[in-house]
Amino acid sequence: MAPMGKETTHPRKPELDAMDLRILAELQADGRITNVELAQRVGLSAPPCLRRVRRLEEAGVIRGYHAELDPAALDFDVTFFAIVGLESQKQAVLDAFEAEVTAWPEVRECHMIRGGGDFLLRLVARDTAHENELTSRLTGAATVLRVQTLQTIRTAKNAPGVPL
Amino acid sequence: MAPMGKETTHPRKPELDAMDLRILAELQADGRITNVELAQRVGLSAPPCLRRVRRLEEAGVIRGYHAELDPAALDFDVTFFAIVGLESQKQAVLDAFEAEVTAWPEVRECHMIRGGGDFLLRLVARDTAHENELTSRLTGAATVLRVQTLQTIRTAKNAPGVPL
DNA sequence: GCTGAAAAGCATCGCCT
DNA sequence: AGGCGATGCTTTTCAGC
Repeated sequence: MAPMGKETTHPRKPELDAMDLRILAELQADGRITNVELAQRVGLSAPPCLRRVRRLEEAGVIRGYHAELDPAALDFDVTFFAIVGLESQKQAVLDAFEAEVTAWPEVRECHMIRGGGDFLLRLVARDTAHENELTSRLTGAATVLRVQTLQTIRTAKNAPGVPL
Repeated sequence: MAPMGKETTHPRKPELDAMDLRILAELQADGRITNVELAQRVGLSAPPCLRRVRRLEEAGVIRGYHAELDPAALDFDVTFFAIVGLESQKQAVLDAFEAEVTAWPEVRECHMIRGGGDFLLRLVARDTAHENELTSRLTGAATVLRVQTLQTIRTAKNAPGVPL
């Protein structure tokens, strides 16, 4: 291999000091806080605080900012998870399944599970009929062996990201 | 029943027109966009756009804003889900379990599952040892009958919220 | 890498349509 | 309800430490 410079396009573990962690904790809790308020909370003046935020964004530590919406207010009354078992662990089969379900707008998360050939999905549906339709589409998909659905009836905690 | 006024503290389904949905879609995709840019994108001038955003926030349609962080950059290399079965479906038992696990910082989500006595948790851990410790803590918790862990080895899609 | 000041841009209010 | 104009802050850059 050719010698590699220190800089890669996405350094896996950029050095994060205590100030960075405080900034990240604040932005994870409130992503729309102004930079001056953020600076005050972490004990910095605005310019260096902004520079750190930009650096964290460019390093990929901050992947983006999102409004958290109430699904029920948008007429998505059903949230459910599905554990999907495929009939093969071949890469091509796994990739094809991923490509199919990630294209469905109702599939919000798609995680491959250790152990081979299983996926965990999070889906949203407008009502029970919609949920049934989605489950049927999963069950009927090409390489799917079995589908176990877990419908959430109450979410006691829904914290984003990681503990800081 | 006494006649009820139109205004409740949290109207379940506030009327959302097409402009509101466009605003919500933009803010879900980029929660840190400025109001003027948001207004441009949805085809409004800044003041009415901001008024709508404030109304959506106050109605609870927008629950908050969060930075999305890279868990690996923060030294959380393991994300896993746990399906936890309890030995009873009594409300007191369910509530006690919820109260316990939601207090753990590594538990990021806690969903009660339809069918009785089961929970689905999302947890993050710094490494496999940490994951094992968390699993043991779950297994050993007072009313827990069984724990099935689903470790994610790859996340193909992780979209926030709902499709708009 | 931080501070402080200055310029440009933004949020937000009052009023009008 | 949406738009316009004015005001005060915020963001962002640039010296200087």
